[in-house]
Amino acid sequence: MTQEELSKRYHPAEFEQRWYHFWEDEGFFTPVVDREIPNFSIVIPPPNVTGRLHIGHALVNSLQDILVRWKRMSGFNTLWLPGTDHAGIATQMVVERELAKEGISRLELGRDEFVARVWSWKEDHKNQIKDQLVRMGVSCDWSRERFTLDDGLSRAVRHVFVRLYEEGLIYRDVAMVNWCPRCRTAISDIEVEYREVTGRLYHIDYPVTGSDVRLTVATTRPETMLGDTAVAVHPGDERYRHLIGQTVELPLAGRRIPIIGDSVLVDPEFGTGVVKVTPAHDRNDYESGIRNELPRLQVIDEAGRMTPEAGATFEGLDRTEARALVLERLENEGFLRATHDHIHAVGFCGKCDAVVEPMVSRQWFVRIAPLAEPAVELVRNGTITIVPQSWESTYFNWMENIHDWCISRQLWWGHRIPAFYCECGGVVVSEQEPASCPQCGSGTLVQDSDVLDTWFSSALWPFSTMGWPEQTEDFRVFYPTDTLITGFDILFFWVARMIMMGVRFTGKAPFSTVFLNGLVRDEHGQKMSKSKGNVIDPLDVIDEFGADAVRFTLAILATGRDIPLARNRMQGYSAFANKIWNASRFALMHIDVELRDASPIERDELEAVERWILSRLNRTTADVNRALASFRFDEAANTIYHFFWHELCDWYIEFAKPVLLARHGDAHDRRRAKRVLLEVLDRSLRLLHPFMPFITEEIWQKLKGAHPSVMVAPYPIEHEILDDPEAERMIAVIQQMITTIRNLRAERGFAPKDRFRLFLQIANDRERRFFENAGYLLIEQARLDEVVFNEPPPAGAHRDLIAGIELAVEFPHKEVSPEQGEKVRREIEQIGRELASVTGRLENDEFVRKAPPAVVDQARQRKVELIARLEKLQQNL
RNA sequence: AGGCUCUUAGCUCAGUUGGUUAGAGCGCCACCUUGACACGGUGGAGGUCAGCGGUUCGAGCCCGCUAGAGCCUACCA
Repeated sequence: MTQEELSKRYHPAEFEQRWYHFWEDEGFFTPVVDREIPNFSIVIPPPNVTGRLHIGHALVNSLQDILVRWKRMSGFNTLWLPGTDHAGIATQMVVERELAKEGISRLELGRDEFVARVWSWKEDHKNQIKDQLVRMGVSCDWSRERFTLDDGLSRAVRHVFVRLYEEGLIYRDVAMVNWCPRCRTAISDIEVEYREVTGRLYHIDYPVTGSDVRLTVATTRPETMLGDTAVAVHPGDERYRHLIGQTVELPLAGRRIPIIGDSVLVDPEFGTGVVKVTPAHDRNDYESGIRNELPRLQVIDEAGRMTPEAGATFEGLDRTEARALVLERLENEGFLRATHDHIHAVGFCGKCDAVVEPMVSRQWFVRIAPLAEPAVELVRNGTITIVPQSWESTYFNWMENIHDWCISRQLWWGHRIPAFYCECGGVVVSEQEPASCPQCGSGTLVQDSDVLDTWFSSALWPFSTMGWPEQTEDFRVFYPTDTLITGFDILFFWVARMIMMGVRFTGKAPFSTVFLNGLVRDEHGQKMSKSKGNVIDPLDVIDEFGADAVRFTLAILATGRDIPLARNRMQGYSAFANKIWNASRFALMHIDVELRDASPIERDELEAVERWILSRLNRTTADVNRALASFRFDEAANTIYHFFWHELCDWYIEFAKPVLLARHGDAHDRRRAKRVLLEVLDRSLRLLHPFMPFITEEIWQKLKGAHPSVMVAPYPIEHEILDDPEAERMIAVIQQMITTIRNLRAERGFAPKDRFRLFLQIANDRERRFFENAGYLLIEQARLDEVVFNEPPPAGAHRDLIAGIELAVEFPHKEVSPEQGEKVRREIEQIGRELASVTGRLENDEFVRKAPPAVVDQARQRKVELIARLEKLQQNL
């Protein structure tokens, strides 16, 4: 008998990476390219190249890998395409910081040199991401790894830009955009994070020209008054309407500006009913400026400093410094009338957290409504399903109120906008740099210096990664992809835009299902952050608990929008891995792997416990497949967990021990038990593999299966023939009896070595034969002397009724303590209450008439059982 | 302001189309080193399912209201 044994203890670090390299070397991650076979494809949400992966990446990639491994084992030719995102602002900032350490600014370096530095930085760091994903065990096809700035993807970006431009869906215009003074670039609306802050509301007097009247305006941003070009009141406001057309003297600036009427801008009910108008620095004022043909005076520049237009006193000051000085001056000169606390929403840059400045500038935009409409339709008509479905309304809500998308960024790292300008004023938008200006023939064209929003290239990811716009084999076979798994936080940034671009350019939805996972938080639901010190680093916990335990934990928590992750959860599932290890170790000590090749197990030869465990496993298999098909990773993981630990380990292995250890049965029984155990272990490992790829491979290899790896073995599916409700029912009765006896033993303070006689009254011959046959299970598990059939139990034996079978346990010479008596009385009371409830229901005509017959029958049956049991228990008093 | 979601055991959460006695993990208590496992085994304690009202023969689940929490969207000075 040749048996490979597992090492005594479970040490995941000893084998996890070994198996990853085995899988990769064997080429298991790479699918064949064949349109005629069932394919399944998925693209990774590309992490930023700058990054170290955080626990959120661990979650999203674990879930994808579970899905992908499940599909692959289920017979699909499966592609999981990996890659990274160039992450414009983030990456540029990281490299700028590196340069700063050397005392160099990017401006000194120059654009070409700087971009070269970013590329070399990227080359140095790109493996960091892959290494971390490898530690997680993800089964990506690394031969197809992509980067958003690769040549092919860049070509797709230029192609899309040019086509949208030609179709009039991309335009360049001067408009008010969100500007980050720290990143020194425009950002899109959704990159601004609004937070409520307690600021101040300042009331400032503006004297009306040639009169003693002063108009009081209220503002949270007094420094912008330097750029005021009007004061507005509501035209219907009796207090002020007579002043429209007059002017005020703008304090500090000493300019004279008009008083205008603007019913859109001014709510007469709010504050003083007078609004200062700063068209260059406020979104509403900008609109008002256009309506009323007001000049725009830019007093804050790209860096957030005051311009010469703000006046010599303020020029060069930072916005916050300028605010303090403006207030000081207003106070001194008697214009500051009042100040009070005021809670309002302030926009912060999503990347660097600086306060965003509304700024008028010339930018490129995508006219988004025509793209949004078909994208809404795809979700509405079910072509794309969003899971959980509650996100659909959020999606619709946003898509139906969508604003044009500002796509130009004043950065150097990214896809340069393919627009070329000539001195003559001609603009050429084309994929390749034109040789000469089509208008004047000049050969000196200058390319737009801006780059595109990073999300513009991400929006093309599902098809640009497959070679589009070329009609490559990969594109034909693997596009559209099947499922997208990502965090709900990038539903608008990424998912919605992929749908819009996908349907516009390929005519197809880029995926059929979107699974939005929650956000990982700490065990108390708090956001993880460095400052709170509650961050869980995936590599740390993989080192501590093993990748399998981390993956399993994430899968089991994956339901809901918040995922409260606690170390002790991972510890718990690492204990589960340890359990798997030890149960397998036990199995390997007793089974012959050669039995694999023997003839198939004949169902008729099986004992009830064997039919029971196969039936339970079959039900588990069905449940797991069903759960995975509906993205219930938690349910799938829980189901396997429960089966493996609480059915296989707690019961079946214990049931099998007497036979395996030759305490019961003969060699034939032993051989059969070994084969069943092998079968159950094999199927369980395959079932578990998507969740815990490493430990299952390590063990499965010892089983010498026909396949080279568990990851390419077929995933178990339900076989109706294995269902055995009769065995399940009878073993459940056995379990219940064992539990009852153990319970009594514990309550009466007997030691495990104390043994008793059990008396069973079984009228039904078939049942009696079953119990005669399976009596050893009761003897072993409930630690009995013997089971006696159909003989009157001695007086004083504890009586009970389980599934219609009377049982009595004979306890040797022990008084029933008052607590035990109390316990029996409590149980009797409880049953009495339930009996009353069932009886009440059955006496209710309406219940009997209206409830489904099955429910009524059930109640009747229950009533009979309760009466019988009550009778038995009363004998114990 | 609008929209979405949540409130179930000490903690973190499940609970499928309304149907007996509401589950899991961790934590807690007692006992046990029994030939895979103390990262273990056996047994146990612990819940008026946020509150109120309604629909129903029957509500943790459906409807309404109240209280509390969170998230997203939005230009209110």
